[in-house]
Amino acid sequence: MDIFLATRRRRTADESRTLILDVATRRLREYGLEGLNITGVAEEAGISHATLIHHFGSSGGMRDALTDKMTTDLVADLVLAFDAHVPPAELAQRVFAALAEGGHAKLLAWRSIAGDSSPHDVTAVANLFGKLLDTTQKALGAESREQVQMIIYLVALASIGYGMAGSVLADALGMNTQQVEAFPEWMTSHIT
Amino acid sequence: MDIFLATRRRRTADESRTLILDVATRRLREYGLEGLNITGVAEEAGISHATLIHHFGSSGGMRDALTDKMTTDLVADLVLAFDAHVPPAELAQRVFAALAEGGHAKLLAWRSIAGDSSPHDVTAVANLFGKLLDTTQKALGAESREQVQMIIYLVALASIGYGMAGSVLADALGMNTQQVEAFPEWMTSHIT
DNA sequence: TTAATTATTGACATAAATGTCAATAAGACT
DNA sequence: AGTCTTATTGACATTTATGTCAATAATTAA
Repeated sequence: MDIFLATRRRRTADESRTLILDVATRRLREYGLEGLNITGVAEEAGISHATLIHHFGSSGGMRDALTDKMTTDLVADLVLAFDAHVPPAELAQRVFAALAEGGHAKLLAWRSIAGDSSPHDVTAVANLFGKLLDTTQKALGAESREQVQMIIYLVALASIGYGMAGSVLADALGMNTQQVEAFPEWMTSHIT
Repeated sequence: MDIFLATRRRRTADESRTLILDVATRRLREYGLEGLNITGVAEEAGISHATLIHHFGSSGGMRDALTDKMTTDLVADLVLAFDAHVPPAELAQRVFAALAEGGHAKLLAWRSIAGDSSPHDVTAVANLFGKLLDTTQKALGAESREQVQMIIYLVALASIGYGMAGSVLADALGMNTQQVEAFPEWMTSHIT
């Protein structure tokens, strides 16, 4: 008769938190908001749900931490895309790519559809866009500040819409893949 | 001692369904997806949750019916905005207004964030956009079909993004209310 | 080796949401 | 009036999600 003594894996608190948030991110992508219950996340992460509560306090705490992480990732991607030395047209394309990427669009959709419990900090994004405005304005030369704001506003809005409903809308308009892929360049070349 | 004999209100099935979906729509707007539980909807509608299940079969059935209704409303608004006799710039603004309106943007966000159980029919929207393409192309004269598709694609994407994150993004960019309000006209005058 | 910290967990408790069912009754029709 | 359809409901059952707690054990520090 075998006696099986189970051993526990003990991670640092940080390791556990990132493990959990990684699983939650994947589940959000795959199952939508319904995938963000602590029972399911814990099971998929291979831990007990009590452990999850220990690290995040509650189910809402986990979701808050996830939105924080996704926001941080979004800003990081924008920072990465941002380079003062590239021409504004390419800069616009990079911003487009960064915002349109599935996960970020999903974050914004979530924020828009969920009963927003806690208002979030947008100063990081605001600072970033401030720099973006300055650089673009300098690069475009004569354009007024308002003009630059409008341009970036348009690019950003289109990016978000693209990440959210781009493929569905392309279908409805009868556009093929090549056209959709050509869209970012077409847009930036038409509005700057 | 008073004896109170409760009387039931008996609606037609259609009346009950529309009553329930109206309440659900309001609750979606106010509380987000969490507001769409049959218990809460039934309570706010003044009926028992068993009645709600009777009419929609299940909780998911109610949500499916709601997305169907919202999609129908979206198409109806687009049809209303669509008038072959108005100049393309104003047409673009009408499409913008129809898509950017809160409820529709919320529908698209929901579709994007929820675990999409059932693929929905988009032929109605596709037909509508087909007519929109034809009319716009005719009005713009020399433009190629691809060009017209790109233009409408851009307007539609920006509209969706506007309905979803317009105010947040405007804040991040330091735009004031006047600028935001001027945006639709600015956009349509710059891309057509 | 010993002690201290704390991540981990199973068992339990609770709340909330969903679904089932048989009985009731409101309205339509004859 | 009587009959039929079916919308309506309360009570119950079930499932799921969330949260609590005391005990355990992995790791670190002394």
